[in-house]
Amino acid sequence: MRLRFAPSPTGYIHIGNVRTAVYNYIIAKKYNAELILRIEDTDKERSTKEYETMLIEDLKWLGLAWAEGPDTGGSCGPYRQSERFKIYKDFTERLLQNGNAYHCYCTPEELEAHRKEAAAANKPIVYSGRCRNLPAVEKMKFEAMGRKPSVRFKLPEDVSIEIDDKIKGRVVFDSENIGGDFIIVRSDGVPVYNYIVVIDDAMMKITNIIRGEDHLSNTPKQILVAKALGFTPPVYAHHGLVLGPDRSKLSKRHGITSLRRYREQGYLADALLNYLSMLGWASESGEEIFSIDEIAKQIDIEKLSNSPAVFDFQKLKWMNGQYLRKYPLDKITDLFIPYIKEAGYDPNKIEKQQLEVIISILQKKCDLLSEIKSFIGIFLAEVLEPDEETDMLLKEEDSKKIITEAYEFIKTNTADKDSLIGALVSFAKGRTGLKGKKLFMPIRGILTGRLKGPELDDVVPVIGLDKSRKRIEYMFNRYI
RNA sequence: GUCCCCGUCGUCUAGGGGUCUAGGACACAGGGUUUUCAUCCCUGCAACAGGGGUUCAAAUCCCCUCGGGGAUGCCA
Repeated sequence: MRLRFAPSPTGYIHIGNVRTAVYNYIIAKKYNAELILRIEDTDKERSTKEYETMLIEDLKWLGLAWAEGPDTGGSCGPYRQSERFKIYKDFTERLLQNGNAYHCYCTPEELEAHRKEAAAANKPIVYSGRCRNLPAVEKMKFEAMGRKPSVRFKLPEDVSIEIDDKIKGRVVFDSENIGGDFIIVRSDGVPVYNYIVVIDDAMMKITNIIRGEDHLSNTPKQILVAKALGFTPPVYAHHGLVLGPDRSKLSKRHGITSLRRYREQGYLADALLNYLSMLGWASESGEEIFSIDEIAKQIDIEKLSNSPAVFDFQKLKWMNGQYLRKYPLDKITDLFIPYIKEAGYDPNKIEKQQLEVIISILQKKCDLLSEIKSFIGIFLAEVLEPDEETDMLLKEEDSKKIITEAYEFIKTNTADKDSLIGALVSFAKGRTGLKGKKLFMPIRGILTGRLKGPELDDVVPVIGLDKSRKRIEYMFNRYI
C-alpha cells in the first residue's frame, strides 16, 4: 500500500489540507504503508520555493513524516511536478499520436465568451469541441496567426464512469456531463493538474488516494486519462470538507486557517493532530483525547466522515488545554520560553528551578502557550498596572478598605514569604469583616493587577516579601 | 443553470430496522470544591430537515421536496 499527500506551495498550508495530510499519515501508519509527499507546483503564478520550504517545515513540526518526498528523496522521484515535465511530455506525445488528445486553438477569451453565453442561456457549460476535428488548413491558419495551441483530452462518448469510493460508496458520472474535452496541456506547454496527477500517481505506484471531496467531480476525468494511458486507477476515498461556522468552506474570514498561525498562537502539535483526526471521526469508546498511535489503531478509511464538518475553534482550544496541562514540566518549559521572550522577559536571567516553579503554576492556567504572556508579568515584573476591570474593582469602597489594611499590615508584618498571604488575608478579614469574593478579589488585584490568574497561595511565595510589599505600597499610593 | 456529494442537540459525533424516554464531547446554564477567577466534580438544557411509502416495527431501507456544500478554470 502506498499513499500520498500532494499539496501545492501557494501559501501557508491550510488547516483543511492539513487534515487530509493527517488522515493519510494515520492510515499509512496503521497499515505500515509508505507515505509520499509530492509538491504540485505547476501553477507558476502562485507557487514559490519559500512556501514549499515552510510547508515541509510546518508538516514536520506537526509530527508528520513521509518515506519519499522532495526533501527525503526516493526511487520514484523527482517529487516536484515542476521537475517532471519531460515525463509528462512523453505521455502527451503518446496521447496525441493515438488520437486520445488533440490541439486546440481556441483562445481563453473565446472560451470565456462561450461560457458566459451558456450561463446566460441557463445551459450546462460544455466545451464545444470546435477544434476536435479541425482541418489541416484551419490549423495552418491559426498557426500563421501565431496562436499557440493547448492540448485537449478527447472525451469518449456515451460512457459512464463508476467510482467505488471507500467513503462515498458507488458514485457514477456520465461522460456527457463532465464538461466536454478538457485541457491537459496549456498553450505555454505546462501540463495541467487533472492530467499529471494521474501520471504521477501511476508512476509513483500510489495504491490509495485519500483527499477532500472537492476532488470528487474531478475523479471521472482522472479515471478516463488513466484508462487512455493504460494505468489502473487507484482506490479512492473522498472525505468531507472542513467548513466555517456559516457552513461554507473554511476560509480566512472565519478565523485562523493556516497551520503556521496555529503554531504561532501556541497550539500544540499533539493537540492539533488529535483534534483534526477527531473532526470527522469518533472512537468506539467515545473518548476523545488520544495519542496518534492509538488513533491509528482505531481509525479506518471507511470510518472517516462522509459529511462536511464545521471547525470548532473553541473545542480545539479546550483540547489544547488538556494537552498543555498534561505535559511534563521540562518539555512544557521549553515550549513556553519563546512566549516569555515575546512578553519582553529574558528567561535566561531566571534561575532554572525558579522558572520551573513559575511554569508549573502557570501551566494550570493556560489553554494556549501564548496565554502565558499575560500572566508572566505577575511573577517577573516589579509592580503591575491594574487592568481595566481590576481598576474598577479597586476603586470601590470595600476594596479601598482592604488596600488600607494591607498597607497597615506590611508596616508591622513579621510573616515570612510562605506565610505572608495567609497572614495578610486573615488580617484584612479581621479588620474589615469582609470575606469570600469581596475579600479575595481586591487582594488579588493589589498583588497581581488582575482579577484572573494563578493561585495567590502559589504566587506570593515565589514573588517574595519585597515585591509583595512594593505592590501593596504602589496600590496604596494609587488609590488611597 | 447543470452534474456530484451531504443532511441526528448550537458544534463534532455515536447509532445502520425493535435494546432510542436517541448516548458522549465542546459550548451554554445551575450547583459543589477552591476563604477568589480558573481548573476539577455533579446536574440541567438541547437533535433524528419535511412529506410520502415499505414493514407488526423506521433516526436506521426506498422515493420526492427542501436545505447545505462541492465541481463546472489554459487553479490545485
